[in-house]
Amino acid sequence: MPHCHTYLKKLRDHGYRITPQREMIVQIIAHCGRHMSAEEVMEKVREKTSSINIATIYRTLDLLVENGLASRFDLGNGKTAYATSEHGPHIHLVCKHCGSVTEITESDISASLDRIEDLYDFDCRPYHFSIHGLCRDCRDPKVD
Amino acid sequence: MPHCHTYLKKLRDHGYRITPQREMIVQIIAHCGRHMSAEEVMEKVREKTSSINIATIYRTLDLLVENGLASRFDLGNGKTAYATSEHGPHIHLVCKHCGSVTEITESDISASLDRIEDLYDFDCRPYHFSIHGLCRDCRDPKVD
DNA sequence: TTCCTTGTTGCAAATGTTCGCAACAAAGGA
DNA sequence: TCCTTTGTTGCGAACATTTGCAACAAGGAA
Repeated sequence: MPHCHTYLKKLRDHGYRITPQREMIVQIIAHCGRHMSAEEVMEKVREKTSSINIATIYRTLDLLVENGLASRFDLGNGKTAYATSEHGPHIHLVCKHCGSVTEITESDISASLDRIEDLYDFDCRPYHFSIHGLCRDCRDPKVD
Repeated sequence: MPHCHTYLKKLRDHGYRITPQREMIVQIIAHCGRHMSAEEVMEKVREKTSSINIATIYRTLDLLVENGLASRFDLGNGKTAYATSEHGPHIHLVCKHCGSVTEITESDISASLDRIEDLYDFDCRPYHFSIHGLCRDCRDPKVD
């Protein structure tokens, strides 16, 4: 279960520089333990220090994603969420009607993902993505 | 295999009005046979008629998605694509490194999706969504 | 410690998408 | 056919995110 320092060390090992902004952002999402939007990270930053530019937050989150230290997924309505790998691989079921998010675990889908990896030689890891559909509450009464 | 008129009829049956803008947009994505971005739909519209406002295109595409006649999926880099149900249920493997898109068929993953439907009472149909990862060409040489 | 190289930041503009609102027009009724 | 209702459009502003660029600063070299 990796911690801030591990993430920062991995970035450094990959040749990236460690800046106060990156330290702060990594600390925030590593300690949060759930998915966060860039805006939420921004709010947390503001609680601690003079604010970091929002573009830097997006760039740092993207950097973590590119290097497999975090994952990005689409929550619908143009919102994006991020979580560290510490949060564990999982899939989000996003209801396209009410916007609710249910997390499911890898084991529920791992067989299919293994199959995809074999058949298409496509690396899905870490398994963080969204499936959009209708949740229990929204699927029944109002579809028609 | 539904056609423009079927889509339009379904909209009308759901109580929506059929406008020239909707007819044109439905015709374009139904005939295209692949996924398209809102901007691509806009370009096709411009070839045929005086242009429709981009907001109307987004609203119409969303309307089709809400009513199960089309699906929306995230191609990464802030781009969204749409396709009619005619295009068939499938999953997109989007490479987060090079942006390439590979389509896989429902059968590769249907067992897991059935399982999700049972366990979580969540309706994933029609199965249109994206899995982000690394494609064959990008997974090997350059990750480190 | 100081300097230099070059990756990183902040800013402002650009891009893709959504939303509020007033004008408009589809579809049903008279 | 004309009228009325109310869903739809176009517009411009708002929002979420990305990008270009000049100024800045991390980290290695001297």
